[in-house]
Amino acid sequence: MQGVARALPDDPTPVRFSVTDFPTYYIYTIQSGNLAALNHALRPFGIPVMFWRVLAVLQESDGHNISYLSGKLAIDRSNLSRIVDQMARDGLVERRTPAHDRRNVLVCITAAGRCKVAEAFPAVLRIVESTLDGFSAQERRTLLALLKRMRNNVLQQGGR
Amino acid sequence: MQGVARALPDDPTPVRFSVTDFPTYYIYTIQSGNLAALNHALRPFGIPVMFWRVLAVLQESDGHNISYLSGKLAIDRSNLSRIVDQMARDGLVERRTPAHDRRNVLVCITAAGRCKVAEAFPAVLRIVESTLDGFSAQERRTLLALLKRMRNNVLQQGGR
DNA sequence: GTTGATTAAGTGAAATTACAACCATATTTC
DNA sequence: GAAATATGGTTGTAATTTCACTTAATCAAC
Repeated sequence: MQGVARALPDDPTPVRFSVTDFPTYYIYTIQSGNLAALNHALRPFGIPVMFWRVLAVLQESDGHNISYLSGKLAIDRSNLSRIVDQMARDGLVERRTPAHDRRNVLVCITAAGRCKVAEAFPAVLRIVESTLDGFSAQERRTLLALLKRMRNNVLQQGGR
Repeated sequence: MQGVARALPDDPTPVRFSVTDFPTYYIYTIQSGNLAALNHALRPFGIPVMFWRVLAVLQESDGHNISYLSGKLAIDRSNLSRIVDQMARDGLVERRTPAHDRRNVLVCITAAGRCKVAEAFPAVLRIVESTLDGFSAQERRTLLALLKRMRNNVLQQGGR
């Protein structure tokens, strides 16, 4: 890691580094800004970002349980449980308990949910694409590949 | 963007895409997992991640006002104001009001604050480095450069 | 089958966050 | 220099998030 000095015994400022040398600094600010932008873009459609994220997963592959979605979306189970409450109240998803294991709750997207996805998709895509302004196709692939590896490393950390 | 189909007039599932095609999906999960891991790693030192992030900026360049730090760290001003409250109570920083503009509050790191940074730095570095496990020096540089550009794009969005 | 361990979802409560409104000070305009 | 505007920080408050705990159901062992 560049720009990092180790502590010296008689150094009054024993550590000195620059936050801008660490990818995680950028990850934080990108995430924060993007979340705010997305929330703003979704306001006309009446759904918070977390609703969108759940719907985005379900439109691709439906009927997963809370634990799976919690892992996939990095949302705490208890939090997600309440989010699904609200989404069910709004008619965007349905809870279904499979007969063979009645502990499970499968979250299923409704027609209204799919409709909402189709409705909001262009606005979301506009925001998401704008974060990649000026990126070539090759650069996008590179970024995606590096982020996937980084995510795998973070999941290894097992900090949840 | 690969894997994205446009809506068709008579299509019952008008939009279909994969969250894993979007960098922002990974950004979210990386950020979430890393934050949890950092919080856990910092527990022995008695400071939450937000304290660390403020200290990390100040150890490099001291005496900034709340608004500057708010932008740099992507923390809401009101939130940061209360964080600085707590940090001041813990003796990690001091508030100083410059005579020439008494609206301003300059946040200054204390000796105890610098000490805390030095103390916690190895643990934080371990976490942050682990997110880049298996990355070559060249890959790190590439990732950092791409993230910087992405961040600039997000700031352009101006969603705050 | 009954006991004990495990897994999944949900609840409660404290902490954090976001957003609006506010106060104090500084700057601009007339 | 008085009034209007802008800026920086703080406060109030509702919504969200986190984390420990609880409940319900399944699985494993005996």
